[in-house]
Amino acid sequence: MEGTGCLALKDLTSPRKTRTDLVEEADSNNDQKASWFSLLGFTNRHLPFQENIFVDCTKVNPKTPLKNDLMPTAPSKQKGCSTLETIHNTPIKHVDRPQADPWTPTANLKMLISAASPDIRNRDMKKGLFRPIENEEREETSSDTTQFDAMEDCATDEFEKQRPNRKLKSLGLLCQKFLALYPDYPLSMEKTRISLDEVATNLGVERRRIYDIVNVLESLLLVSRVAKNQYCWHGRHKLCQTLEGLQSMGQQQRYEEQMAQLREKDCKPPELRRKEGLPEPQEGQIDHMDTESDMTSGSASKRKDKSLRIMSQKFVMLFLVSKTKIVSLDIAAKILIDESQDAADHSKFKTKVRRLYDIANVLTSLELIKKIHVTEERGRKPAFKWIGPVDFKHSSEASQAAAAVEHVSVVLKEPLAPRPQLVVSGKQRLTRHASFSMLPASAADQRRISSAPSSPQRHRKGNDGHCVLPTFYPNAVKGGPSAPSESQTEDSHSSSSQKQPPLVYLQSLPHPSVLMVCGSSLADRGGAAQRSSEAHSSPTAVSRETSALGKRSVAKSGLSKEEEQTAKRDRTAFRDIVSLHENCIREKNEQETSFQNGSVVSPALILTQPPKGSLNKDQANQTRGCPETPFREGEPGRHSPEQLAPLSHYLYVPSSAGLSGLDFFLAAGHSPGSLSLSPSRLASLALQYVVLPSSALSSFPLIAPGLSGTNGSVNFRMPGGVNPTHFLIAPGAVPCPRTPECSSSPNGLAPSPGHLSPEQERLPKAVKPESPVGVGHPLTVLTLQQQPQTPLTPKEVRAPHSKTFFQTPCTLGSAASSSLRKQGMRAQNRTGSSAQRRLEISNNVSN
DNA sequence: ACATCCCGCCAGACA
DNA sequence: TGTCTGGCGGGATGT
Repeated sequence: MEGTGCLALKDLTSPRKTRTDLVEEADSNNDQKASWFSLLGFTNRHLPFQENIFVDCTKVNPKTPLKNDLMPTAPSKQKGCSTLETIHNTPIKHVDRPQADPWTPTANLKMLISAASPDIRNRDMKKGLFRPIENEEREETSSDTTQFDAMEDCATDEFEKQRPNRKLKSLGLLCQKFLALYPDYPLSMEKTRISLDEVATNLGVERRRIYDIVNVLESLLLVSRVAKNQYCWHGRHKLCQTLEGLQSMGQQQRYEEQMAQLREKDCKPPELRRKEGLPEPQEGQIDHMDTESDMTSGSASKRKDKSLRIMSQKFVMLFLVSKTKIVSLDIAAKILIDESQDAADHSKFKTKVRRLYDIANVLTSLELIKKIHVTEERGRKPAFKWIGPVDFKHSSEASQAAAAVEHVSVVLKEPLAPRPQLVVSGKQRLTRHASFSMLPASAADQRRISSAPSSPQRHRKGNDGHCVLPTFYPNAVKGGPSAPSESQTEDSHSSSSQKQPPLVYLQSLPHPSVLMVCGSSLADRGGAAQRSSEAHSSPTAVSRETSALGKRSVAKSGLSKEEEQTAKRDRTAFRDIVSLHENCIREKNEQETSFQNGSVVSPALILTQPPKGSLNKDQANQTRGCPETPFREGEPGRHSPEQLAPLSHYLYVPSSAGLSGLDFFLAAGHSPGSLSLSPSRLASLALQYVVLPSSALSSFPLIAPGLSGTNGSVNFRMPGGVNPTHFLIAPGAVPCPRTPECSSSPNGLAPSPGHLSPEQERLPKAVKPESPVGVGHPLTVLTLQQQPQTPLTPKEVRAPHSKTFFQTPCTLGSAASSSLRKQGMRAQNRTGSSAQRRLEISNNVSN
């Protein structure tokens, strides 16, 4: 495809367009295309429509900077950079990229779109090539190209009108694209590297923009810098822990007092305050305690202190300490900015506000805050409301409990390292620069360690019910979405869980993904949860504490020492249980009492298990003996792992809670690991879900001995169940029969729980579990219903107790992955070639 | 007019 | 010296 140039490079300097126009057209068009497809795991070379705009590379100097050379530049900015040489005086953002691919599709696209004549541009635009979604409506009604030809002139104007606005290029959207590239909750063992260059290229933006994003993400430990131009993606595993630490720090900083002061003073400008003799904000308190500013000295410190990261952390602190969880921009700016120096400098203030917008955009993309307006005497003013995790009390308690087991102490009050990262663990300073010297052993290693799945800190954060509540988010079903309201605490969460169905979000199931839902007794559940929490107080516990913890679990379950060891050795089979562990910890702390009272509604426990067929002996043993297993052999409704079908995934649901209250959200079929979309993100991308009421699953051809099913199918109307089970399966999650391919994943592992995310709480916005059938993807339903009966292993057959299985569709193998991605892509671009989609899905079904 | 924030210059940091 | 990094603010765009 590449190199088959179709466009003549004429009009490269078309006077009809201003530089800004050209650049923006190129950027926006490119951004759109790149983003939408990158969201779906596509690279630019996958874009089918690029063929008509690729150009013969030989016609263009590969080193030619796209914008600067091809477009007239603003003298004020280029400062005489009219030649290539001078242009190269400034950092060349792309030269360090692989020379083997100097002309990435994106680059080609960018330049060519910019350079293309208006005619061609218009033609392409008419074809909807550059309007992924925002112009969907137009696309749907603009298939007649002849009309466009006749209306070319008009179209030109129309194009001008349709030209993507700056919102499409906003940092927030870019951040969303960025976030869509990585799973919110990556697998424990997963080490996702982020190449800034690649990301920038894929997203079609300057690397500078990526810096803005990663800086903020870094401040929340969602990423960490591992090397030059390289970051490591951690996901949200640490988010709550980080937030908790920030909250603690913010309290120390007395930010709340300062905000109150400012509000009290009606946010009078610093100059006014001085004139009126009003006290200055306690900058000193802020600054001297600020993050790592103390740790360093000199200009470097000063510079870093102004960094986006620190500002981001401070900004977040303001929310976390605020009772209203609302922070207006001006107050934030006043507090966060070193007003003692800049107060009188309006331009400085303005600059800082710009930065706050940058930060806010990223935080908004993270769905931690949302933009609002507050009305005051002086009128409406912009503000942001915290919609992220709020209550860390329980998480703290849970963390303490977990820490006692894991011997992991969280350093919340430790001054931040020179790099503005919050120190969440004594061993885990995600620092840079200065930290390199602090950790001479190997900063990179340290970072790797910190990002490693077994990193001690991860579990802890998992205890934050709000944050890492991968499996259960009852409130999400009916409650408010993204907004765990301030009042929404763990307590409320727990209580509500009794009334609302647990929610399970399975983002992208890997090849051998199969889910099994097993019934269990309430009592079991509590015990299981307890054991599970004991055994897996953290993801890392699996690796570090298996010995100690596993012993208890194993002992309780009567497993041999060998099994314990094998479990220890092959803990990876359960790496996906991270979230479960974390949740169990919380549950352990929260529900032990209630469990005894029999009032606990136990959320589903999610285990992942490699297909037995794909396991070696050790693995199989490990699986069987894995202490994580919340099963108690021989108990009614309880199923030991060995009793389970050789599935890569299975869900364990206490029969008391029942399947009646379980929601599955299967995300679109994007490439596992490469992409994982949260439900909310799927929703934002207009991806479709399928909501299957319990009744719809009545014919599900799975053995459901433990449930009152019919004909061996699952009847999700469990005894005592109140709410129907909802299965939401995104378009891509096209089930497939359990073929050998499906059952033999490379590692025999599946990511699901690792991907389970608390974003479920935001789901209600996207899907309506209450409704029998949501935005449907009929095929998914169809396939689901056609899901072949899960083969029973001999152990299953001989299982003394009835069990309830729900085998979810497994994603297709690699061969089908692209197809799934395409499906997902089309799911987003509904106007796309739906015929092909149907065909593909049809094939899947038929297969 | 004000709110937003894109864009890229340019300088410090670093290899 | 070249590149990475990111502070910074002009100025364009949106409301």
